[in-house]
This record gives sequence, C-alpha cells and structure tokens, in this order.
Amino acid sequence: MTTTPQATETPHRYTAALADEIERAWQDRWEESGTFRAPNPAGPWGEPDVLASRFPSGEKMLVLDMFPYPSGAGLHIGHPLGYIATDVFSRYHRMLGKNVCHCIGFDAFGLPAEQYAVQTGQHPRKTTEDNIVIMTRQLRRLGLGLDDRRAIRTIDPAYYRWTQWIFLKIWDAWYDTDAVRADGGRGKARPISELVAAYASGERPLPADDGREWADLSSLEQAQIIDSYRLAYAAEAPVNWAPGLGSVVANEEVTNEGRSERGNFPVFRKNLRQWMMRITAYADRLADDLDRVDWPDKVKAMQRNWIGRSQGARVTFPVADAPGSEELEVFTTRPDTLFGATFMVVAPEHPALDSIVPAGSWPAGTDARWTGGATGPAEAVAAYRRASSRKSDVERQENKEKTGVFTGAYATNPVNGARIPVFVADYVLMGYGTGAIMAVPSHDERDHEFATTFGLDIVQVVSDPDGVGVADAAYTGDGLAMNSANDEVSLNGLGVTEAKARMTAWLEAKGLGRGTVNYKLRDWLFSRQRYWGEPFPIVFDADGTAHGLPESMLPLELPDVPDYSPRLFDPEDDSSEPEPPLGRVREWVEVDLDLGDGRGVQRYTRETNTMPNWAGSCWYYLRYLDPANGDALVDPDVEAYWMGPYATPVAGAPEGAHDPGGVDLYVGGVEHAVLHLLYARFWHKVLFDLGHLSSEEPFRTYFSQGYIQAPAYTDARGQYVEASEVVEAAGADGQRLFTYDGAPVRREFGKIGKSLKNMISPDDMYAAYGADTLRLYEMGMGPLAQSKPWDTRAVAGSVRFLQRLWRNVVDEETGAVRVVETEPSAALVRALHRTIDAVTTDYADLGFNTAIARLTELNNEVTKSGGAPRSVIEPLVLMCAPLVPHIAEELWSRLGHPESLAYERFPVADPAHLVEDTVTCVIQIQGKVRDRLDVPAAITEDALRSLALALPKVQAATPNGIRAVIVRPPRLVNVVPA
RNA sequence: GCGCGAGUGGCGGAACUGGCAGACGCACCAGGUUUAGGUCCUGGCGCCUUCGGGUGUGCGGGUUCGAGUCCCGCCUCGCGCACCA
Repeated sequence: MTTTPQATETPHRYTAALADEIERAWQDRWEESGTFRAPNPAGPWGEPDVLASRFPSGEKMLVLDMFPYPSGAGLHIGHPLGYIATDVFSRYHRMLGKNVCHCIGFDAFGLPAEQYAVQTGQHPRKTTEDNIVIMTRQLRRLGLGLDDRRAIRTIDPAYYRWTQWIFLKIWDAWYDTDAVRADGGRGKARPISELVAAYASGERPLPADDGREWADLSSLEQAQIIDSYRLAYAAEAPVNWAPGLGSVVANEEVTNEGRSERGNFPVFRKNLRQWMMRITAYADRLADDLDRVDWPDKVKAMQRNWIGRSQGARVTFPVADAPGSEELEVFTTRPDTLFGATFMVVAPEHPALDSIVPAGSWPAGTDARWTGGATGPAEAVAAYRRASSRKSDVERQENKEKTGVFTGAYATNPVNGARIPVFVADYVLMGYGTGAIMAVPSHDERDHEFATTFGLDIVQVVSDPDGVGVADAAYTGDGLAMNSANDEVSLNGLGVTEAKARMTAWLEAKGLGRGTVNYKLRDWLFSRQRYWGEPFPIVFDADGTAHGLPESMLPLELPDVPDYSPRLFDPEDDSSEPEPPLGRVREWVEVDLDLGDGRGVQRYTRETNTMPNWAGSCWYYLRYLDPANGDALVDPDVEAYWMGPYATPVAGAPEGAHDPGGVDLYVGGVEHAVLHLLYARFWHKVLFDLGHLSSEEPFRTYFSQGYIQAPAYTDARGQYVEASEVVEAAGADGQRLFTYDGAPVRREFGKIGKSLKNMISPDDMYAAYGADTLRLYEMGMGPLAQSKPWDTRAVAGSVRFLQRLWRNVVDEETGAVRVVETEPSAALVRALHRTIDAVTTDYADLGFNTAIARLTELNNEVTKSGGAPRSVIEPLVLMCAPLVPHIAEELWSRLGHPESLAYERFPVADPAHLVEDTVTCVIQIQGKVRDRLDVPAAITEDALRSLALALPKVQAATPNGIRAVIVRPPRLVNVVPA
C-alpha cells in the first residue's frame, strides 16, 4: 500500500479510517454504559427511583420501527432509512430530557427460513438465528441508540408463550354487541365465562327454543353454542387454498391476480375447516377509531376501503310461483330506487339456486338471449354454474362483459308487486352482501349493461337534471325520486337521502326489510399448514370439541420434525387438501392430558396447524415494554406509562374525542397498511376490552417512510445486469452513457434487491465513508415520506460537511483542538440562534433534510469566520448529535466534556437573537420586484410608504399617478400605478 | 373506471398563514493552493438578452395589488381499490 501525501500532511483528517475507529469506540462505550437503556416504572425491571431522578419532567417517548424479518441477504441501504430516522428523532427527544425507548427485535418465524430448511435440511431455527446475528451486527454498526435488553425474538418460547396466551384470551372471549363501553359506545369483547353464565342463569335465551335449559344440554351441544360466539373459532368456510404453497392464506395475502403473495402460486376458493378470527365484530371500531390516530390519510383511506363499510338496507323479495315460501334477500345501498328494480341477479354459488329453478323447458316466448342455448332453465343454470366454478377469480375479473342465464324463476318486487325475472350471473359475488341483488338498470351502471345485453326493462325512478334519461346509460347522481309510489308510500319529489330514509322506514314497518350496514371485511383466516410458526395451544377431545390448554402448559413448544415442508401439490390441483407438517409427528399430536377442568386425564389430539406470521407481529410492541415479565405479557403500570392515553388527542381528531394512547411514533413502509396494521389494531382492541391494556390503539402516530430506489440496468435483451459492474462515461454529445461488459445498458430506478441486481450494502458504505456519513446522506436526501433515488456520488457532500465540522474543532495536522475562546461576531450569534430555532422545529416534524441544510449553512459560516468560537461550535455539535452521533460524541469529548452527550440538553434559541435590526424590504410595482430598501425592522407603515414612494424607480413608473399602495412592513411595498 | 398523491434548474430537493422562486447538496464552470492528479479554499451557476431588461414552478383559464401556493378545466406520472350492489 502506498502512502498518499495527504496522509502525512494531515494525519488527523476525518477519513473513513478515522470514522471507523471513532464509531466502533463509541458503540462499545454506549453498550458498556447502557446509555440507551430506558428505565421502566414497574415490573421486573422497575426502577422508579432512577426514573424520577433522571427524568424529573416525567415525559416519555416510545419510538418504534416496524418489526424486521431477519433476511438471509442482510440489509441493503434502503432498510436503515426508517431506523436512522427513528434514531435521530429518539436522540433528539432524549436531549429534551425525555425517557425515550427505542428498540428493535426480530419477527423471526416465517417462510424463507422454512423454505431454506426444506431445501437443505438445516433447522429453520439455525438459519434464523444466524441471520439475526448478521443483522444485529449491521444494525449496531449503524450506531442506533437502541435499548439492547429489549431485542425480543418471536421464535423464543418465552415470547411465543404469550402469543399463545393471547390466542387463548381471544378464543376465550366473545363480542357482546350490547355491552356498554367506558367511552359510552356499545360493543366489546367479554370473557366467554360470562356468556356461559348468562345462558346458565336464563338471562340469555338459548338459540333453540325447545323447552330445555342450559344444564339440560349435552356438553357437546353447549360447546357448539359457545364456539359459535368465540372471537377465535374453527369453522368450515371458503378459504384461499394454494396447493403449490401447500397452505391456505388470508384474504389480505391474495394478490389482485388471484395468487398468493408468498410464492405467487394460484389460489383457489375451497371449503375447509380452519381457524378464523372474528375481526368483523370490530369492523365499526376499526373504521371509526382511525379518526383518533395520527396516520397518513392515505393509509387511513386504505384501511377504510378494506373494511368497506356501506350503509343500506336488506330487502326480501318473495319468489313467485315457488312451492313453499322461497325468498331472496338482497343488500342494496339504494333502497330509494326499489321501484326501478326490474329484475334480480344471484351469484352462481347462491344456495337458493338449488330450489328456485323450475324443471321443464323454457316458458313460451322466452327471449333467446336468456337461455344460454340450453333447452330448459335447469340445464342452463347448471351449465352456467359449472362454467363459473371452473373460472378462477382472475378469469372472472378479466372478462368484464356481462354474462348470465335466466333461472326460470320470477320474484315479486315488494313495493309494486311487479313480477320480475331472476337471473344467475357472475357479476354478482357470493362473498359480498347476500350474494343476490335487486337490479336497477336505470341507476346502476352494471345493471344497465346487463339489462341492455339481455333486453330487460329500464324504468327511471330518479330524475336526472339534464333530462337525458336513462336509455343509454344509468344515471347514478342525485335527483328527485319519480315513478316511485304505491298505495301506501310515495317517494316522488324527494331527494335521494330523504327517499332512502322514507323507503327504509316503510320496509321496516311492513316487515319487508331493514336498514343495515354491510362490510367488505371478512373474518381473518388464522391457520397455516406450516412448520415454522407458533403451535396453537388447542387440543381436541374425542367428540372433536376444542379445548384451550391451561396457562400452566404454556408455552406449547414447537416439536422437532423430520421434514419441515407441508405436502406440496401441483399448483393447479384444486382437488388437493392441506397436510401440515406437524400432523406427521404422531407422538406429539396424540397426548394424554389433564386440562384441570375436572375431566381428569383424557386422550386429546393437538391442533396441527400453526399460526400465521402476523401472530407474533400483532403484539410485539407490547412485549418490548416488559420483555422479562414472566407473570404478564406486560405489567399494567408499564403499559400505562409507555402507551397510555394522553390528556389531549392528536391533531385532527374530532371535537371531544379522547386520546386512544399507543406508540408515540411508529415508522414503517406502507406495504403493511392493511395487513399488519389492521391485525395489530384488532388484537389490541380485544386486549383492551378484556382489561389487559389502558390504550385503545397500538400506534398513536404512524409515519410511512418512502423507499430508496437504486439505479438498475438492463441490457439489449432487457435483462438486468449487475449494477455494481456498470461503468459510467460521458458520451460524445455530453450525455451520460452506461456500459456493462463494454455493451451499452439502459438505466432505470427501482426497488433495491436481488431481482433488479442493484443491491447496495450498508457494509460497503461503512467501509468507504463510515456510519455517520451514511446516516447524514440518507437523512439529507429529501423528505422522509418520499421515495428518492440513491446516488453514491452525492455522498461526497455529506463527507465534506463532516470533514468541515471536524476541521472546525480539530487541527488536521496536529490533532489539537483549535476552537477559540473569543466572543463570536453578532452576525454569527444571530446565525446560531436562527439555526437552533429552525432545527428544533425540523427535528420535531421529522424534517431532517431541511435541518441538515440549516446545519450546513451554520457550519459553512463558522468555517468562513476564521477560528471557530467555542460558544458557537458547542451548540452546533450538540445539534448535529442526533444525526451523526459518533463524530458528535468524539468532538464533544475533545472539547473537554467527559460525559456522553446523549443526555445533554438540546440548545435553546434565545428570542433576543432572533429579531433582526434591519431587513431588506422589497419594492414591487404592479406585483413585480423593482427595487429594494434596507429598513429598520420596526419601521412603521407610514414611514415605509413615504420611503418607497420617494424612490426614483417608483417615481419613474408612476407618471400618471398611483392607484393603490399595499404596505406590509417591514418586508414589502407594492405600488399600483393608475 | 373510482379514490388519493405528485409535477419547481442538468439532478436530489427548499419556499411559514398567497408577499424577493430555486435554501442546502450533487454535477458543472472559473480562480487560488498543489510538480501533477486528487483533496482543500474562494467565487459563479434557471432560461433568453442588444446587459436596459425580458421571461420562468406540467398545460389552459380565473380570483387578487400580488399565485409554485387559492379556484375551474385538462395532461402526465406514481400509489391504492377495482363488477363491493
């Protein structure tokens, strides 16, 4: 290795090597001193005295990142973006004297480790733990101020013991829609024992009114009633089965293309007995409480959309000519258009099709378009249902043209007695509403399209203001009801809202229907046929009744198995059935246990499914608070301290709303907007209802960070080439040219990862520049919420900033501290206080890019001022500390402070130095800047006006006099010529 | 199709309640230091210009003394949802 000249001239320059040395030293020191260990008020780590003495203000701040999965590929430079931001924010708040808790654990169950295990035979625990070691090292090297004691891992039995415990609490609870909550609202979870008690006492009537009482029922009958109320329940339901994955997946994990998010396998709807979570019971609260949290509107909208609440009515249509009293119930959001319902449509899966379709051939005169080419309704319907069942959801979506056949049945429109045909068509979905609709072609686009295709009547019942009518297109806007009256009720002349209300009231009075709320949200499919997940703490007795394990038997540990894979099938084989790996361990599955329920030792069969990956991440933020607690998932006082509600609600909450509490700042990617964030809110609310928590929401403030995009390059074939081997050169015309292996390639920007071959590791950045430079660069790139392109060359700017800061304190040649003890100029003092003022607001608002701009300006001014005065450089170093903690600690220490600056008080701006003596006033003529004046900041309006009007340029511009003068002292005068 | 967000120099991005557009950084240009390169320091840097000025925040209108910012209509890009009755 050659010695470069500057190394000898400036041996004390801030170089990558020096940064590396400084950074590692401070990381060791922070760890040894436990600098970032946040004291708890109670629980096993309770240090109330330490808390009181170190944080007299009593203020706390809980800052969290989304739970990372320890990937085998290690971190790329996109991952730390959020972690750096939360670290800067945390360090800033620590310097405000708050007890700040910031920690990161690992969401360590999951598919990649299992798939790797299947391929290699290596236990997924081994792979996972190895990855955790790598990731922990990478995170430590970043200099995050984490409480290392709280680095929990979901795969540890001591952790998943509580995941199982929470599952049992949910299983052992039901949702009482009538229960009054503390906030006055109705509906909350209650222990199942209270439901049993209500049945036993007769307070609650039994579902079957057969004269028997609760005690008369067999235990199996009792269990069946109880199980139908549990918030976690096993039920036969249409679920998403991915044969190629060997597992079922949740609705939320199915892509638009009808494939599994994991593995991209085709997903089929199949009726299987699976564990479900009754999240639908919380639909209203999950939607309503979004008003009380500080989240991006976009994410709130996504959750509301997913919950899909819509107000409407259910209406019953009698089936005409049917033997017995067949009925079709529909859901509609437009009960006001009932008089315009000219036909009905049911989904191909609708059970009524088994009974309402008449035998025989088509009635005489049946429109040929209605028959599907069949000789009779039964044949037509059977053929249509068969064809639909073969279509995947994708195929159904692809073909948006309306298809369907007449069922041969007629229904009676309850408002006017009209005999209307019933069709089966796949544009009606079984999974939404009742699976049947009343079709109003005049005011619904889809129904209009269907009516046009099949030649059905279109009757306008809402007037369109333009008078265009509804023959060519449905009119879906507001208008006055028309053609809508029978002997008892008339909507004519009413607006849509009033018409809905009057019609709903009439339907209810007549017993024909009722106002109702419908949701898109379905219950959450909670079981997976996988190995690497939490076992259910559930056993089944000989009757098949599920029993929860007593708490004393937790954790139920995951047994070792010979083969980690579920049985995999041909991805297209929808006749296959899931076979979980745990089912192969007979000695684990079949057990003799005494559950302590008075039944003594019995033979039981264990549940062989495992919980989905979401289970561990649904509540981890609670375990961070009290990870060593063996008696509770979290000590109630600890939870109340870190997450309890504030006296004042978040900005934007409705008038009078009370604060839900929750994590003070939660940062993560928007990809979890509906999945993790919705599931966690649901669990949190159950635990709140059952009295285990004081907070109603898990995440009081959520911030969604943007992505870092990195350049990726494609060759002539459109294939991605390794980005790190692409060479950049200036072309003949000055354009930038990129070549790989001598051949030109095309540049684009995209998500960092293996698929685009554009991986950039933080390890490379640590080696080339140091962690502080990486932190500064990532925070300076632009607004945190925004996605932005990575540019390794631009990192030079961050290096220069830190070198200049270093040089302001340390002599590069001698290593001596070179700050001066003289008083700074008044201008520099003003600059300092302006910077403090700006940076303070920027840090609080996560505006790190603009904070860096202000710090850069001040640093440059110090550089230009000659010697750096101590009274300026010390606050500058403190202000930089949250962003670049290592270099700041080192400079602080060289400036003569033996203690870490982690708890030093952040500089406070002196208002006296924020006011300026003179300011530049802009003189506009007709809104355009024509001149400038230096004026005293306190100048009066009149004085400023006279000064401005006396200016030669103003005189010259107003030969015909002046129409108006707008004076905004001291910054602006606008003269409007006549 | 519906909903949301965003369009500002060569690039990333600043701009509080309407009040000097382009902070800060990258790249680039010039000068200084240096044997040279690099580093470092200083200055310049929207576009056009006859050096007076003109013009300029996706496009077209509007409100206003004054619009990147507010209103109306378009265009483009991104994200989400998508036959949800």
